[in-house]
Amino acid sequence: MLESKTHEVTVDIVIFTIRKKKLEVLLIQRGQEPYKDKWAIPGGFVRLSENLDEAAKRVLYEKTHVKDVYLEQLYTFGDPYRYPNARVITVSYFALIRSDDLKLESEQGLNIQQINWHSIYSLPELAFDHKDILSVAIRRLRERLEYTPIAHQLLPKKFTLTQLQKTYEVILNTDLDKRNFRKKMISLGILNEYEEFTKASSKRPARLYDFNEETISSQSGFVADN
Amino acid sequence: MLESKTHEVTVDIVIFTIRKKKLEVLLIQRGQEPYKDKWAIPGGFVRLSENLDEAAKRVLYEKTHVKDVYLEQLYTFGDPYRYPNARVITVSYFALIRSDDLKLESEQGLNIQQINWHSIYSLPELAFDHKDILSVAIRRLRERLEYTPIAHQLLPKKFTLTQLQKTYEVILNTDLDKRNFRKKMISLGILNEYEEFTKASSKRPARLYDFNEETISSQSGFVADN
DNA sequence: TCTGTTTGATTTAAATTAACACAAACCCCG
DNA sequence: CGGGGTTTGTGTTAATTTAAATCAAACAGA
Repeated sequence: MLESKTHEVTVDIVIFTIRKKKLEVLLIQRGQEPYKDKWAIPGGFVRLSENLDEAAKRVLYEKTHVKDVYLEQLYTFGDPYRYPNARVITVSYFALIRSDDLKLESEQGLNIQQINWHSIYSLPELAFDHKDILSVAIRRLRERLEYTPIAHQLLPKKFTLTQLQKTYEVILNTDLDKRNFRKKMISLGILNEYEEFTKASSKRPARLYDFNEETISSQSGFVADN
Repeated sequence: MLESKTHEVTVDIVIFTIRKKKLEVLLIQRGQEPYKDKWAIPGGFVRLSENLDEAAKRVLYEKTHVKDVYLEQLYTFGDPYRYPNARVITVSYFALIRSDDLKLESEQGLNIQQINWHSIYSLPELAFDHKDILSVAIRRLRERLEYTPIAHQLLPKKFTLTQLQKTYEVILNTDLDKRNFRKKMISLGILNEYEEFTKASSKRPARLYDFNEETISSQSGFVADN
């Protein structure tokens, strides 16, 4: 039934960003079988010497050359048939990065054709069980957003409340009331307010904020700082 | 560094019950090294032919001979040093069973000395990283209890509101207001009310309830029915 | 200085949560 | 058979949280 005699273990990483006011995910088009030409979540084998978080961090770095990334383990998929002709168990993660931190050099190796952002609302056909992984990831991301200051991983160090709100709206795919949103955020006491304002636009300047340190460090998951 | 050349994959199952008005967990005392005589969460290797949920279900059945059990995947632990002299990655699960469904025949094999319930508040020293696994399990159980009708897994088919409340109190380790609790449960619309009452005690009889079917089947996790 | 666009603030109603006490039902026992 | 002991069952009010809705102020550019 299965050719392999042992389990192989991989990590697959659902990498989210916000781009063009949409929630997008990084996908790689496969250059070889199985699922040649199909798109897949970035992943790689776990080495015997590293733990799972380290493996995720390494794979993420190999694919994106990005550091300081929020990573959180999601769920482990191990159907015997999820990967043809081998028993590959994958531990899935999700990551959040600022899209401008990443220039897609489209590493044209043997195994990879293209690497690109895709809106989660218009996805190509995915390889393996990656659709399931992605759906778990989206659910978890939304859950985290509601209860943790995870959004700061997607924003510049200092940001306006409007930027923050847009981030929430894009991820949750809803509109939020501006006044209530601001009231809520400020009452949470997790933001620092600055005397700096945005400028260089023909609109009223907006005050800048950031998340305070304690808040950030108390969030679950970990930051892959290499 | 590590002797093995491949990953081995196990499932470890945190099995909860309520017994003597306490939240308890099933532990097995190890009969051999490593961690001989220490207590461990029941676990076993994942076979190549089965998926992770099936493995968890099988291991659970082998250890407890109990069917119809709620099982949910928790988290995957894969530190290279978590298991001496081998690379063992474990996918943890938690399970809920009614303690009277289980008679502990204390299977006295080579590997196992004793199998017993332990209050989560007075645990012996645990093998491997099982303390971490258990702490994840407790957190998840409490989280589930707040948002899902998971408690029915620990109760007889029909139960009184007082029994239900005690279940919540034991798991959450808090006292709850009787009137508010009842009001809340009833307003959730997930209970069926019967014209049956408890009897045979020198107190006022209590009305019996159960969870309605749709509610139960919509809960996350799965029921290992064999 | 006028226009266009975005920021920033507050009040009110609705819904949810928290706090709190006593009568009713039953069995047992004298 | 009446009284004591114990557990069930119930409703109101205050406090908090959430939801909804509007308009003046700040700036750049024309």
